[in-house]
Amino acid sequence: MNDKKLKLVDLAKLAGVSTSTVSRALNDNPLIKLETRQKLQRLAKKHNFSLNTAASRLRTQKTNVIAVMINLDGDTEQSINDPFLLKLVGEINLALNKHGLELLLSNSFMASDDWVNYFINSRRADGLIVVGQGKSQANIEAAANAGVPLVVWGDPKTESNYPIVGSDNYLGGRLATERLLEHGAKNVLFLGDPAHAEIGERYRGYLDAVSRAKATPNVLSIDITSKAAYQGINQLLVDKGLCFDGIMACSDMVALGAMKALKERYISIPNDVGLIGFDDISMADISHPSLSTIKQNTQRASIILVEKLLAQLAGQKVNSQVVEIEMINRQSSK
Amino acid sequence: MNDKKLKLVDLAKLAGVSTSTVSRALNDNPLIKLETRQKLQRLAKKHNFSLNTAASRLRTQKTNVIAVMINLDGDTEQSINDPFLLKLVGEINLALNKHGLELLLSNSFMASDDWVNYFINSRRADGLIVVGQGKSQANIEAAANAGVPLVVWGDPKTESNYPIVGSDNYLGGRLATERLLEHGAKNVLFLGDPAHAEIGERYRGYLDAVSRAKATPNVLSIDITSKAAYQGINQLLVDKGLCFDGIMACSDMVALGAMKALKERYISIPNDVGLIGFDDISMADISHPSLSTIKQNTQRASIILVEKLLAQLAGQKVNSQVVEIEMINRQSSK
DNA sequence: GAAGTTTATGCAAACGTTTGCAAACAATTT
DNA sequence: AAATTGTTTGCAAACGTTTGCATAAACTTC
Repeated sequence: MNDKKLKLVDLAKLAGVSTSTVSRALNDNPLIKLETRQKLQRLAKKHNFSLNTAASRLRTQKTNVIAVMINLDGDTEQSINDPFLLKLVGEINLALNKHGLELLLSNSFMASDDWVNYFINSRRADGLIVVGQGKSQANIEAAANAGVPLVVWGDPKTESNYPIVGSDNYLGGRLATERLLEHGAKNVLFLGDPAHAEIGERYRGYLDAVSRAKATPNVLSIDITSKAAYQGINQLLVDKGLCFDGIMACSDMVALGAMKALKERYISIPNDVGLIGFDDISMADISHPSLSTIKQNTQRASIILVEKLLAQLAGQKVNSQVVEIEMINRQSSK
Repeated sequence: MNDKKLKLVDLAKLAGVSTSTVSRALNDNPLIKLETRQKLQRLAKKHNFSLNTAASRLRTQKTNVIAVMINLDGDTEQSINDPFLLKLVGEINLALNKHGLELLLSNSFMASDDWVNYFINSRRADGLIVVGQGKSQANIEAAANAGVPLVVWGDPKTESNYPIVGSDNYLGGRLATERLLEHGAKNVLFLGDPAHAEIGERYRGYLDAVSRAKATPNVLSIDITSKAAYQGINQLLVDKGLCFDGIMACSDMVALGAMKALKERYISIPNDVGLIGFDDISMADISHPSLSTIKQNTQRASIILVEKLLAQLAGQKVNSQVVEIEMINRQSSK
């Protein structure tokens, strides 16, 4: 270790000024003469000075940290390893960094249920980004009511007292289903768990599309993992044979699980069964046949999430917002 | 917001004791009579008390935060969205949580180059987990020399003055290549970027296996993304036709990119070309044909990474460690 | 050149914990 | 009953910033 850690007071001594002057200079406070400011900033850089954030946070009551919490239900196998969720976290990290904020990664499991205390009162973070509504919104609602600055990735059409940013899941579900129907499918299966807020909306879109086409809906309710999808489709084929000619999957991972089950039985995609996923994870493009899907614009969503959180921290009232989706047509639904 | 945030002194008043007593009681300090301790702990729970971590950190000079930094080279497209890296981050998060530690997510891009100051002197974190060695280890070395408690996910055989935890990449590369050769491949192509520390080791294993079999090595050096692999294999097929009958890919993502290129040209896997990846990401199992691969035990590695970091924080000297790999035989190399 | 105004800096008190040391009290021994 | 020991609590000083207020210096203005 090189020398001892430098403190403000050390810098002050070196420069022959007071700590207040150094503090203000480093914060670029115009109270300090420009010349002095620059001199001190140079000095700080030269000595690789860095503020003690603990002291700074204690004094200012601000942390410049945002907690990101992956909100998983206890009863799903969908894990913190889910590619889509992690992709979103990665994007959020970049978006936060652009504003000089840091990202504290949490899961519903580490933090106690009382988010106000755990994150805010304890000064761990200034605000909270919740990734995923899960099946129950009680925790989120409680936190929002208690005044936690927070913003949620989820279904923005959900009635709520907190801002939700997310895709138009209803529309996505409808568009995907319509596309399958247009290409001649008669029996489109919905694959996923409609109890989940966002997926429920996709299901509603699916239902509307199906009923407009005067077809009959058919849902296979499974846990939202590729493994469950693989097993579910396998089982369905064993039990009832090929009783569908299209699958609207609630996520790409689920779609890919289904794809594997179909390919193993030499059921042709898209000829025998059309398949559409949701999310547009990187694998969708790489799978064979490549997977048609509803692309969720995670990058844009992340930027908006952060902006809305900052607006809240600045005391503004913010609303939910829909981020546009895009239908990506690939081979699996030709 | 319910009432005002409670402080230690408020609790103390409520209980009719001093703040020191409350502080000690909440830390379960045996100096305090058991009865008093329990009474105060109950009181704290009842009032949803939570410590101000800023104050606590300032006083103790400890944060209970570990920074995790995804160490990417500037010139790769491999991004913070890489599924394998994110999976590792997810696992590390769980491992840290088990020890009551929190995870600050960073990237080489946000933090300045001077990690000592950015993370440690500024009291942002107590230690650092670096995910990936990248092409240059200068930053890591500098930090280690400066006394930053750190541990690296990478190739443990690399000579270093800091502990590295990772798979036996040489062995993995050799095993995978040997398997392809055993199944009759004559011209195994190595697909990846050997300039990368970990991948270089895999390449060495590949070279040894090939030379023992008296075959000729052949490497296609590409950026380590599925897209680059797809394009690279495509180009190679255009330029030289099917000049290989096996591919040892440096990662699963790369392997899946290659797989797509092959399937599009109706080159059969594994009949025409055997294919083996590295990592065992969830997609390896779900792809069709399913992808043979060298499984890296990220869960175990994460636990070890955290343990070694804690040992360092406790002042012990720790060494690099190899985490066992496992050959997963699936369809792509039958 | 004295009074007022503007500009630039310093003083000292917070922020909310933790902890060495002293003190008070209880139990035991001489 | 005093002295000794052990147990339990409280006092007060840190930890390193930031910031309201006071002060000092430089410049105007009459």
